[in-house]
Amino acid sequence: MGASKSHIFSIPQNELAQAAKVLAHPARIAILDYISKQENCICTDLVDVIGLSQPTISQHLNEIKKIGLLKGTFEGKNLCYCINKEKWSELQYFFNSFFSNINQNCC
Amino acid sequence: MGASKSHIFSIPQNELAQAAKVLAHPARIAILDYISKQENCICTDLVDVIGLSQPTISQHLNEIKKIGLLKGTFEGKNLCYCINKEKWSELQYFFNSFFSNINQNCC
DNA sequence: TATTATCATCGTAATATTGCAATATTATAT
DNA sequence: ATATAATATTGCAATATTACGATGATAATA
Repeated sequence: MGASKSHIFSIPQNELAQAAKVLAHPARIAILDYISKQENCICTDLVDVIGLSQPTISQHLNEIKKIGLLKGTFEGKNLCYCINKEKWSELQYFFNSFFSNINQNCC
Repeated sequence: MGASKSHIFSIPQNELAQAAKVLAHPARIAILDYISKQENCICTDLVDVIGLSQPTISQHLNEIKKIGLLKGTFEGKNLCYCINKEKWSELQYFFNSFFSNINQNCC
């Protein structure tokens, strides 16, 4: 085994889990913290700021890109990543909905 | 390697990442979805509802328990887990703060 | 006490993640 | 065109996660 049985869960459950997975590493939280406070961003900055190697940062950035949380120019030298605010807001809403959805009579 | 270099990140970054890790599996989302809608809960229900084996459900519950998201009686027959509302609200606030913390001038 | 039901733990296999060195690619400057 | 700087990709080792069968522990009930 080892692989998640994602097919037995609903699409919203899988989507929230997948978004959470991107946030499930402190390096990616730190990257998002940093980028969300900048006007723009280049990867070299991140290597210095975060303290992981360039390939590792690049990998983490890729995970973040995959769910559409970043937009900008993704090719060539001196990249400019920014937060994709639409996706950012969507995730904020998803997480907030998840946490709001609780039976107040429980226990 | 393979292990996260958590020591190079801040405590809040690690805490948010750890919370996100708990949410980073659709089974745990499904479990929390279910429990948060019940007055109380026993594990047998979950095995039927979720569709994973009893040991696997038990493991997932343990991950959720570890960060204090559940309270109740944890020993013996006919357990009664409930959401720990204080921790639940705390996580809701943490995630919301993270997403609110964005430079509106970016890009 | 013996049985049964319920949940936890152990052991293990399969897969995923993390991290980096080495290397490749890309864009720009000279 | 060549050199340089910035980022991506590859390959691999170490570790973590996911899942479940087998087994163990506990508590209620016959």
